[in-house]
Amino acid sequence: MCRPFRGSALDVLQSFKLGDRILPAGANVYSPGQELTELYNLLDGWVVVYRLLVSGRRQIVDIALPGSFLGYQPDLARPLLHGAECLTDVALCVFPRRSFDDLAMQYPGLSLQLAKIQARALINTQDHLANVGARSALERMAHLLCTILAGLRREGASRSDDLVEIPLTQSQIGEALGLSSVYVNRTLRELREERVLVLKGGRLRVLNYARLAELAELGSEPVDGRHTTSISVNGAAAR
Amino acid sequence: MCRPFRGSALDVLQSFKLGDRILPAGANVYSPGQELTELYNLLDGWVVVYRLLVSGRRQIVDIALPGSFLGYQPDLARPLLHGAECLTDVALCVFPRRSFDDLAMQYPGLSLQLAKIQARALINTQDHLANVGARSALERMAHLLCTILAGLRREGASRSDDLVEIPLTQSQIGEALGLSSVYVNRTLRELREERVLVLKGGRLRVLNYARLAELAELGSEPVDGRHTTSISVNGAAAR
DNA sequence: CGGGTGTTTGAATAATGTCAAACCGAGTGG
DNA sequence: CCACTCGGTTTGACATTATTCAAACACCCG
Repeated sequence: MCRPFRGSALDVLQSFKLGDRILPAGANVYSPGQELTELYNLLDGWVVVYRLLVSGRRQIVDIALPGSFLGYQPDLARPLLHGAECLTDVALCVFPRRSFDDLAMQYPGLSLQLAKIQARALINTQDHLANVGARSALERMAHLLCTILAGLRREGASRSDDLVEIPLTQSQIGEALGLSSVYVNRTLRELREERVLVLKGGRLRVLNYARLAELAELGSEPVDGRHTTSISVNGAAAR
Repeated sequence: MCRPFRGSALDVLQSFKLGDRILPAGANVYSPGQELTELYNLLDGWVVVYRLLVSGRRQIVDIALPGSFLGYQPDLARPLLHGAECLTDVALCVFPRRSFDDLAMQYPGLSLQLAKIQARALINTQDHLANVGARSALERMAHLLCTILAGLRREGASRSDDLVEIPLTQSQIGEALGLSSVYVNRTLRELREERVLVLKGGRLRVLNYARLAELAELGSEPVDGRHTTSISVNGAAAR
């Protein structure tokens, strides 16, 4: 089912939904250049949203956790500039893109929620941009990891473990932070030697969260909240 | 008047609008930490949207030209993470924030357009992020200037001048690109020596646009369009 | 046991930042 | 009209940060 959905008028979206989809780690949900005819709600697993440059370099612009809404392109006909790749096996809830705007016109609650989802995504991307544009490698790393931890905490309802699974390779971290994979490695080593954290074999253990948060300069935290990033139709039939 | 508005049901927004506002260069439309009670449509002038880090550094996340919609925060109560500063004297159309969501619920066309505006802003910010995260100083500069030129072309209906006013100081360019102002200067010198462009006293003259676009790796162009980024209520009462 | 992918490290190099001084042009008060 | 100041630009010398290349290593999987 569409777990991350919430709210009353779930039925509207239920009937609208095309079905679920399972993808293996490494697969692309969609790729740059495509004309996307679907929309997705990420039910389970991790997905990275990225841009491809003609130089061959890749910039990861978002790390999507369960509850994320993926693939909304404002201009139907225009091909996508970004792609979405599965970091893990992934479960998606699939909607048709074409009729979506019509549905949104019928249920103002839906389109308003969509606007808010996009607005939150914008805030998060601004955060990411500020991170990459204005901080040192060490700070970027700390900020990224803090953001991910916050996302997991939100999702997984208080898993207070100090040991978390992070299915990112070091070069993917580099692609997210605008650093080479080699330097990512050195940065992680420094964090390890400072007894801040240990990231090993896809598992993150935080030893000194206070220090980590300090490096991350939290305070310009990403958007968050009890608010999901997925869609429901709360006030659907409302005037 | 609210020049950048378009579409039929202008009246709805007209009655909704609080009024116009003129601000001098250097003023802040709003500042980080504020709880914003207004929304803005940029009628005339240039505005930069930025994040402030506790280190004191600043990251410019967007350069807004006339037609931009500013200040939409999805969560009413939450204080803003970003600010908006006028680069030039500026004219704004002001709307009340509080009742905006209600209006959007009444006119689905409005909220859907809002969603698309936010989605386009997201795409642009992803573009900016990819620029800062994955390109060299020279390429970043080229990309930024190309993006600005494209924006001006869109706005000013084919001003084919090769001489354009760019009211950005070199350190502001640095804040946008994640570079020091000194290095911005050297980068501009290089572009000048390569006969690509001359940026002097707030005036940009492009000598070799092809080369500039090549450096900018256009192809992952920012969103554009005949589509304004401002709001109208086209299909307002549409069911 | 072998191969592949990801990690770790060192050494050399390139890109960019910092500091400090000089310069330039526009406005301002004498 | 001049001298001054101020914000912005330009340049040089130098420090630092991050990249590249290359090799060794570790681990998982078949």
